[in-house]
Amino acid sequence: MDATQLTELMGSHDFMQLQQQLQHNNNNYNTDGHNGLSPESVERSSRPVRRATRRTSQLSNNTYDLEMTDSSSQSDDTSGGGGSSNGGGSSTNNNSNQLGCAQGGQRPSSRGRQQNATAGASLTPNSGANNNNNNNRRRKGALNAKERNLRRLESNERERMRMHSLNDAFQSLREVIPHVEMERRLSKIETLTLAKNYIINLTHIILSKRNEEAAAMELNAGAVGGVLLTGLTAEPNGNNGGAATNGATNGLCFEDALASGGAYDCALLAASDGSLLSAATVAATPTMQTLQPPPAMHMHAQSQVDQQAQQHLPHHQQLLHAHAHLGANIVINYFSTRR
DNA sequence: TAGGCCATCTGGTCCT
DNA sequence: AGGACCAGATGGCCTA
Repeated sequence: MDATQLTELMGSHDFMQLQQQLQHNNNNYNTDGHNGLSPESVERSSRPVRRATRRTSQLSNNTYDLEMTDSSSQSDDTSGGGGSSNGGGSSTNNNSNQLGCAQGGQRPSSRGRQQNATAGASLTPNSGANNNNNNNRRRKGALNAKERNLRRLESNERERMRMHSLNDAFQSLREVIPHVEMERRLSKIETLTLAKNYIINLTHIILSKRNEEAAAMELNAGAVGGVLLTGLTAEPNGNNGGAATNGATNGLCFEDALASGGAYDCALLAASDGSLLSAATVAATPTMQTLQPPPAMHMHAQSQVDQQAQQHLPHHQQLLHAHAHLGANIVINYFSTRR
């Protein structure tokens, strides 16, 4: 699908087609336990093919010599960094290794621990981090080379597994984000961007609905009740990224939050788009829990609901309508921010 | 050929 | 102490 087709699709509001595209994407992206791609998509997109082979070849090509006794030749010197024994990154001299390590030591800690004063001087290969690690080096030096190599291999394996699980999570995310099929699968950054837009739009729609309901309630002096979004409660806390209430976890999936009856911190979501939301927390009610169709449903329902008839539909179908628009919106948003 | 994206290795840092 | 997490470094593959 090219940009022209996308534009036409958005203009015609042919959400059935969009839904079909979504389903097609999901079929192609179903995980197979390795690269998460079906054979046909592998054939169509070169990137997944490479991933499928890389994931196993790295293991089989691992030439780590467990009997090696000279640790320096295998880059497991604790004073260095960036070295590699196989298909990964490999440095050809120790100076570059040490420099790379020193730069790594300078990066701000993401977990709040104070940087050691000497770390700032560690750009010099023989100072800073190297001196700080004297004790570690001695301690590790007490292990024999075989043991160290084994530890390194185990560590590599764990890291590989960790990254695989992360990639699996990305794949799961791709499968639930409505998007127009492209010739290749979504990259990680594209997936995150779409997910962010999707969440923001969902939040926006729900809050808009809620505002409409509130306005209607005011006009009717509370005569209307028992509708879909009356259970939503906005609780501005004046704190961007502040803690969600009702035991919710920041960063919780929106639908998960709704399904679990928890609360969702909208301020956290809107942090990158301050213009969007003022309300901070949306709490879900049991009413909401029963009205969470799978993503595919959003598009399907929309394709059968025209603007006129919608006014006579129950509120939950109106929400579906809104979700269908959302599918188009996030695509438009994505492409408008992407290029 | 440059640039994008990715998988992997690696050592430092933090947490349990 | 061991594992998880993180980010830098590197090379492979692909596309424009």
